[in-house]
Amino acid sequence: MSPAASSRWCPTPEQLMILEELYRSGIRTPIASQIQRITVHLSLYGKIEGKNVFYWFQNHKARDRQKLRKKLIKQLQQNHIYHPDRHLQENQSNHHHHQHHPLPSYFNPPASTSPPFHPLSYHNSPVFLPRGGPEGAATQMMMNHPWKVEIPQNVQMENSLMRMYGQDWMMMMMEVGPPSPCSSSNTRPLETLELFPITATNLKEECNNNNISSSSN
Amino acid sequence: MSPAASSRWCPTPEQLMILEELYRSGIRTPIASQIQRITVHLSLYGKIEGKNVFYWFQNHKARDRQKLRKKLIKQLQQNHIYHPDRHLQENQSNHHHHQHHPLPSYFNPPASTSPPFHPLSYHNSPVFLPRGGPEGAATQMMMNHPWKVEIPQNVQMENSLMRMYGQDWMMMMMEVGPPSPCSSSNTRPLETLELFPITATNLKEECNNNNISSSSN
DNA sequence: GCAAATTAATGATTTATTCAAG
DNA sequence: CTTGAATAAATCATTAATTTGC
Repeated sequence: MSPAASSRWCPTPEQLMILEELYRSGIRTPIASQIQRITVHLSLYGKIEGKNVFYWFQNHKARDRQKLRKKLIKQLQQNHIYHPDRHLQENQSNHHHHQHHPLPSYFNPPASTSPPFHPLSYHNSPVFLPRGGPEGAATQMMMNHPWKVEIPQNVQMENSLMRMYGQDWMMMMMEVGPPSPCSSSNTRPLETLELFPITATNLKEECNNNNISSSSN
Repeated sequence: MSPAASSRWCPTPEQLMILEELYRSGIRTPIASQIQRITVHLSLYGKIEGKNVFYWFQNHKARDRQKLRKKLIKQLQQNHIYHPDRHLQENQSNHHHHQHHPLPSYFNPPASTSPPFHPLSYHNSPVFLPRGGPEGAATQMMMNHPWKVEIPQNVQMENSLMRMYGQDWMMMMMEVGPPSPCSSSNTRPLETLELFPITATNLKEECNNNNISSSSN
């Protein structure tokens, strides 16, 4: 029986061990020269091509992340204490708050309010220092509208409300009247959104590595 | 090391999830008051400013449209004529040319070298015939480096060396020499890799992934 | 025991984001 | 605003584990 061609690469145990070792050592996205070298070495243990190595790292990294993601989400949900109970959907209708005019003050930093921030420790985010200048570079898009607004201090209050109501607050943002001069009687009933899909297509986690010597693996 | 300032806003996963949810819920061009509220709420999960929200919706909407356009065009073309050829990804306009990506050499089969193969008998492995065609399919990832490599025959020798030195050879893969065109004379002295794990600080490229704050989402 | 039927893993592709240059 | 490059996310597809009926 001709073993015939397998449609895809099947790593031998040795190859796998080595790849994992490299991964544990910190390699995540090997550059071409690394892929080349790795491929050459691994070819000692079985047929292999550079793309296999490339894909392997891509997949391994991605699936590693995926795992972490799931864990994080779990944690998030716990932190956020939310009850899948009633998701408001009563307001919405057509009573508009006195949605008043546009106030692009949102180009200002959120006042001085320094909320407790993210529930999870996130390796990213912490600082966010605007690189000084380019801030204004943020461009020509609108920037030149006459609106001028300040974020009210009472945001703090809203803040707490948010926590209380869990995610229902999203509705609050949506009821906002006609974003512009149209759609007043639009067809879109603003279907109830399903809160938090958890599908979370992204979460950054990982970065990880560098723990090279963590040995334990 | 100080994550330092990122020159731009890096949405945390939570922020992103919420923004996407709002988008899915119908918000496309939030007015100032909405932006303000959203900003306030999102600031719970990390630093954020109104402009970030503004830009996010701008971009997301634009790219969404773009996406749909492309898909439609694709479908239309497929319906009318169907070539097994590769899917075009560009047309619509008339004056750009997208050249196909040359795929990096490691996507090519390792020359003809057929090494002595795996020492262990494994249920899988035996032949590994590339399925011929789809080979080229792997594409746009990065692949456009001019490198071209063949698996040298002398791997055999290396092989023995590897055995002698145990895993030290792994270091070789990690040192990552100057990948190729770039990095010449730059500020990066390409520090001599300190061998192996420990310190991990070298592993440059690999960890590369946007580490931490560079966001990915 | 052993295969057909299912399911779990994971290799390979495709699609979407992100970022930096024009 | 546009576009190329790089990468990550999502998805497709095949292989190997496993379950199940005989």
